Formats: sequence, structure tokens, C-alpha cells
Amino acid sequence: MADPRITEKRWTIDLEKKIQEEHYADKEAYNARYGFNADSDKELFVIDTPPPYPSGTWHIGAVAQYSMIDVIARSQRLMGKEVYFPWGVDRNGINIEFTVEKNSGKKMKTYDREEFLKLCEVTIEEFTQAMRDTASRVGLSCDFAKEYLTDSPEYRAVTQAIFVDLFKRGEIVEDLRPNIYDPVEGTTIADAEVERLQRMTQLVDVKWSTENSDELVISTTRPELICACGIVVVHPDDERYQHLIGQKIQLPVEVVGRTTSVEIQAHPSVKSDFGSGVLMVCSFGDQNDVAVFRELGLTPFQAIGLDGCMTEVAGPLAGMPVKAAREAVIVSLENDGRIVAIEERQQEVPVSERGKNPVETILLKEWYVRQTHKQERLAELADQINFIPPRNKQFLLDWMDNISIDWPISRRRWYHTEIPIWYSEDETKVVVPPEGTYVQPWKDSPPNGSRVLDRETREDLGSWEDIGSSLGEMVGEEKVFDTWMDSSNSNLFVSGYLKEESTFKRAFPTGIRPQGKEIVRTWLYYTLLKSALLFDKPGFQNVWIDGLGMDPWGRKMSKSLGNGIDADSVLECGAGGRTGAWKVKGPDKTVNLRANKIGSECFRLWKACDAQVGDDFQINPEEIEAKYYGVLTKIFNVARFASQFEIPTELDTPPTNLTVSDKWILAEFSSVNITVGKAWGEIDIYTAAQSIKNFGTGVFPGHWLEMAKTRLYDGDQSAAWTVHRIVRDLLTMFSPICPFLCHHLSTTLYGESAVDVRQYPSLPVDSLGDEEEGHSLRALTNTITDFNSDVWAAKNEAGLGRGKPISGIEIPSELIEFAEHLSAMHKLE
RNA sequence: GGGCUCGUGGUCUAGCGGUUAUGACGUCGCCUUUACAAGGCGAAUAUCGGCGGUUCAAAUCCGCCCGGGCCCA
Repeated sequence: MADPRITEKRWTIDLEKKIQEEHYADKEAYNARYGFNADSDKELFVIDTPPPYPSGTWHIGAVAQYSMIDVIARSQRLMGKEVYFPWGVDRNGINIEFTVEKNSGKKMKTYDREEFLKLCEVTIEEFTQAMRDTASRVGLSCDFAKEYLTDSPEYRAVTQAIFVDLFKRGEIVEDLRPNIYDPVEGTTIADAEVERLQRMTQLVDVKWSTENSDELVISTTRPELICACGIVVVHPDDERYQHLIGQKIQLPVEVVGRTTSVEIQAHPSVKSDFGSGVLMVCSFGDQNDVAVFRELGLTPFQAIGLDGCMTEVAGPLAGMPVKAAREAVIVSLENDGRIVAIEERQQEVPVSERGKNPVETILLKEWYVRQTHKQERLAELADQINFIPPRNKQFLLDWMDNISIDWPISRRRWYHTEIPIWYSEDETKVVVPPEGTYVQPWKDSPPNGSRVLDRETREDLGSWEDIGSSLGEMVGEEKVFDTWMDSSNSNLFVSGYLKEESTFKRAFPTGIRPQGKEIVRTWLYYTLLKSALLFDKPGFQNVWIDGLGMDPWGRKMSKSLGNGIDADSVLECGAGGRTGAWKVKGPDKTVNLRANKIGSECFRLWKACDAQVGDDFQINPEEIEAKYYGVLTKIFNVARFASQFEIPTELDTPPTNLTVSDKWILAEFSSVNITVGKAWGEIDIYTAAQSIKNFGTGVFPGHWLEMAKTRLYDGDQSAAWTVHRIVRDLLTMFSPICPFLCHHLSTTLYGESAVDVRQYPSLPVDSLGDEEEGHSLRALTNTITDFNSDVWAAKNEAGLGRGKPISGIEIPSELIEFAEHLSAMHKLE
């Protein structure tokens, strides 16, 4: 017996930080540990980590989720796989453009494009650095040396190459179609980016006259769109209006360059009980208007221009912004005596998710990825993917059921990947760049190696070098891609696509896609679509869909509710002896939360143990500390206690003379070992965490260690081997969850770090006796723990301390083999 | 308004047709404190969101409702 090798008295946040800093400081050692070796003979396991978007703060729920992805990475390494845990940052998009605009008070389109891009790049880099710091503070074992940024030329080149490929195959098309357009930001947006807000709107009842001078009233919230009316419809069963069907009706406003009347027809989409039951169909008031125009083959009118102002067709309203035009047309209708009533009412207005601007549906020439033809196949491919938890697959299936139009991918913004295409002077031919070259067509000419294609048929007409001079003045595309067009390539990018084809062959379908359930319809769906279009394969082997981090009452965290909890404040809680305090607005009052020490290990342990994957989880720092810091203390103390006993030189082979109580706890541990191994294999973090926690803080220290104490102090070889073998392997099994605690303890005790183990430990069961013996020993566990509890209770009753002898206790006959150790433990007389 | 999802002691969680409904944290007693600001023994706290139904039997299956969440219109 010696002094404990573990010299620290207890596990502290400062100790955690010190170990962590050492861990990340030596880049070479770090890479040797966690870097990805694509040439490895081991099974490759590529994790398609969600590249976070740097916006200044990293949501604590996302950080918690990320720490679980790290648990997956570490556990798969432990199971012997060659893991690639990439560190990527998503940096394209409208958010950073808004930030720059806000910081300077200047709208994007008033800048020189190049100058604006530079500003975005500089700004986003600052945010990115803060994110890298949090990533290492929470203990991520990413391959940071291979960091990828989605706005890098390398990444963007892949996005562009995929576009060119799909364009050539006819899976990407351009078309003049009704599009959702944000006039304030001046860009098209996708269905997925529209949200609805409640606003007060005026519902105006306008009097129209038919050719037979019948008068009817039509209710509308969009009177400024009367000029774009293509048809007036009533319900086919509406008896009030049968006589009107087929008649012409006069537009009640002045228009330019179009007919001044439209036909009245029957259409089933009309709600007869809404307003007067007569509906005007305009291009385009809503999705129903789009559907009716398409169905009846009507030619749409472009009433609103790209600047968000009325076009010529609107006659006197031309040039006015939509809102002003609405007010003006109401005044003029009023003057003409055509307003019957105006009612203020709540209405849901479609707005853009990011800018909260009311959006319009207008005709635009845009780029689309075809998707409606692929849904059935996508569903088949999705069946080949293992979903964790299985029920969350439903989010994907629901979204796929709702796909009715193609995916518009072009945007009229700047800090995004450019659409890599140039148009010939006569607009019949296009030029696309060669694979692997990042191009900016708004300022560059096509590079050497570009191909000339027919714009319609996509037939390859020859090289740019050969026939470029015959194309006249080239016009580069100014539009850019929707950011999902970039992020939906992440699995291909990290799996080596277009970069290391031999790796890609081995690594695709990508090992796992871990993500939150809120972006199933976007990130997951678009990624699966890409993999289906390009390879007719599922994108992943596994998809892990977690819930979201909520406030302590189960509500969404948001700035406006004032219930957010900053990730860094939790990770740093307890460092330098500083406690953490949080003011969080609850449903009825503001609550002050306090904690003394949390840190990354406790935070990770909490998420692993407390929140089953897939469900939303509530985040309360007080609870995290109360429930899980003690577990760290306990494991630390067990190891510290063990560290005072001599470590057998040969830990892999057990001594021949193991005693029965040692065989018993080894049998128990062996069962835990198997359960945990199976759980890690199935990416079941919860089961692994619970099993380790229960054994490591329960029967092992509470019962066996007490039984073995006397022997340990006496230098018994069997007990020493058992305690060290179990502590060593337990630390290894636990290391995916709490890597720094385990690293420190295992390195100090055994000279080898638990985080470096690349083969899951298994106990030499054969030498412990056969399986049956293990089974019968485990059957005694409850008898043993009950007996111990009974003795403790008896001592309690008799007013005796635990160290005091007691008489009159009978050891149950089943435990007769354990009699010596039990007697010594309890000082039975 | 629709779809999906979750709802188990104060808190978190297991169970997913038959259990005295699991375990943990917290609370309250008592004892201990020679690895342990996770030491031990014990207690209280749950009509398993509500209401109906199926069944010999329901926390578990079905329907409706309520509440949280995600998504859509």
C-alpha cells in the first residue's frame, strides 16, 4: 500500500480545464489521437456533422447535441472503427449579409459586390473563432486540422460541380414559374423559408359589374392585385350565381395593356361561405391562385416587379410599392363608389423567415432542382437507412408527402455560392466550368476547360477554348444558390466526393447523419434528394435525430422570451471558484438559477444520462449540477481509492486463484461490459451511460469494494487485480462520455489513456470460470446486497457504527462461500 | 385550421396489454464520517395530462379533449 497516485483531492473545474488545455495544446499529439486516416484497414465511419452557422452565439441545446455527436465519435473509435469526425462551419447565407448591413446601416445592394463579400468574410471569421473555442471547451474530438468552411473555394467548387452534373442530366432546370419572392431583400426564397405571422389587414368588399350590368361584391385583402385578375370564380354548386357562369365581368379599376374584363367560371376551390362567395383569381394572391392559373391554362400578368413595386399593368398604380398601391386603390375605389364595406381583421400573412417581410408570389425565371418525380424512389431509399430513434423518421416522411413543387435554388443575394454558368449573346447556349474550379461568373470569364452546351437540350457542343469566340458577348449569371444547396452536399464532401474517390467508395453511404429534428425537412431531406439524384443511393447508413434544448419549463429558448442560457456560462461554471448565476424568465416570474460547478464533463454526462435521444430536453443548470456532479466525484474517488493499491504488472490475464467475491464482481462487471458494448454498437448513448453510472457508483464501490477492503489493505493479489482491472476498463468504457476525467485517471494510474483505446475491452471470461458460473454468481447479487443492507440496518438499530463489531448475524446459506469476506467486512462475531 | 410528436411522484426518467409502477435527484427523520461536500438505514410524495371506449385485464391499444414542441396551410 502506498499513497494514492491520484494526488488531487477531488475533481474540479479547474483541473478539468487544465487537462483539457493540455489535450488540445499539442497539435501533433491531438492529430495522432483523433485525426482521420483514410488509408486505414479498419472500417471507415464518417460522421456528417452539422456545420454550425456562426452568428455570435451558439445555442446551448446545439452544443449539448454536439457533445453527444462527440460521444458517438469517441465510442465508435473505441469500438475499433476509423472515425472521421469533421469540423465544418457553414458560413454562406443571408444571415451574415444582414449582420453586415446592420453593422454599417447600409443595404447590401448599395455596396460594390466585391467589397461587400470581403466585409462578410471578415465578420464571419470573428464569429467562427468563438465557435471553435466553444467546440474545444465542450471536449469535441473533431479533426480540426481538416476544418472545412462552406464558403471556401474548395467547398464551393464541389457545390458548383454537382450543379453542373445535375444540369447536364436534366435534373436541374430553369423556368419561368410563380415564385415566392421577398421584395425587401430582393430575392426568391423556398417554400421552406416562408413563415406566417398574424397581422391586422383590411378585408375590402368591392362592387364589380358584369356585362349584363349585374352587380356583385367580391371580398379581397389584395385590391391592388385586381389589375392582375385572370378570372372570377364561384362554386359550381352555389345556386345564387349559376346565371353568372360564362358571363364577362368588368374590372373595377383602370389597367394598361390587357383586357378590361374577365370571364366568370365555376371552380370547386371557392368557399361559398366566405364573403359573398365570389372569388377573384389574380397572379398571384396565394397558392390557390397559382393552382387555378395552372389548371385553367391562363396567362398570368406580372403585376409586381422585382423592386416590389406595381408594374405598368396596374395603370395609375404603376411604380408604387405594394402597400402604397393598396391604399391608393382603396381611395380610388371609394371615390368611384365601389367600396361596400371595409372590415379590419386578423389575417395570416406569409413572410420571409429571415427578414419577416411580407412575400409575394410573382413570375420569375429561376433555377430548380426537380424533385416531384423522385419521391417514390426517395421513400424506398429511406427504408434502407437506420433511423435513431426509429419514430423520428416520421418527420421526414411527412415532409415528403407534402412536396408538390420543384425546389427553387437560385437567390438574388451575394454571400453564397455563385451559380456557375454563362449565357451566350443570343441566349441559346451556356458555358459551364470544369469540375474542381470555383468560379464567380458575375465578375469572371469562363476558365479554360469550360464546356459549351445547348441551353435547352444540354448537348455538349465543344470546348470553350475552341468555340467560345463564336458565342458573342458572354453574360455571367449573377444569381447565387440557396444555402441548402451547399449544406446538402456536406455528406458527400466529408466522404471524399470529387476529392478522394477511393475513400468515397469505401465511405459512402456516409456512416451517420446526426442532427436536430427541426431541420429534417431542409438539411436531411435535401441531402437525401442529392444522393438519390446523383447515385440513386441513400445518403447515409444511420440518421440520428435528436430533440431540441428547451428552457427549464419546456419552452423554446428565445431572445424575445428572455429565457436563454448561454453555453459558455455553463461550461465555465465553477472555473476559478466562480459560481454561475442565470436570470431566466419563467412563465409567471423571473427565476434566479445558481450552480457552483458544472463544466464540460458534467454537462456531457447530464445529456448522456438524462435526455433520451429524440425528445426535447429541458436545460436547467441547477439540475445538471445536482444530479451529475456527484457522479464525477464518485468515479474520481473510486479511482483515487484504487490508486493506493499496487497495480499488478499483468492486468490482461487474471491470477489463477481469484476468490469467489472477486469472481462475482467480475461476472457483474462482465455483464455491464457486454451491455455497454452492445449499446455503443447501436449508438444507444443512454443505455451505455446508465449502465456505467449504475455499476460505477452502485454495487461496485458500495458493496464489493467494502467486502474487499480488508483484503486490499492486506495486499491480497486477487482483490488488487480485480479492482484495477475493473477501474481500468470502466474508465475506458466511460471515456466517450467523460473523456478528460477518464484520460486523467487512466493515464495517472495505468500509464495509458482511456481515450486512446481502439479496441473495446472484454473480460477474459474463460479464465474466470465458464459462462454458467458467471450466471450463477450474478444470481447472488441481490442476496449479497440485501444481506449487506440488512447488516447495516441491524447495526443502525443497535446504535453501532459501521466499523463496530456485531454479533448474532447469520450469513444466508447461499452466501456460505462468501462468509469469510462478509464476516471481515461487517466484523461479524 | 391541419399533420406529426411528447405529456409517468416537486424534478428528470424506465416500462409500451397482467409489476405491490423502475430508478435517480430533491425533501424529511435517524445513524455514520479512517476513498467519498454521492457514506449508510429508513420515510413521505404518482388516481401514469383529462374524459370515454376495446379487453377477463390498460400507464401500455383506440377515440376525443387539454398542455408543450416541431412542421405545414
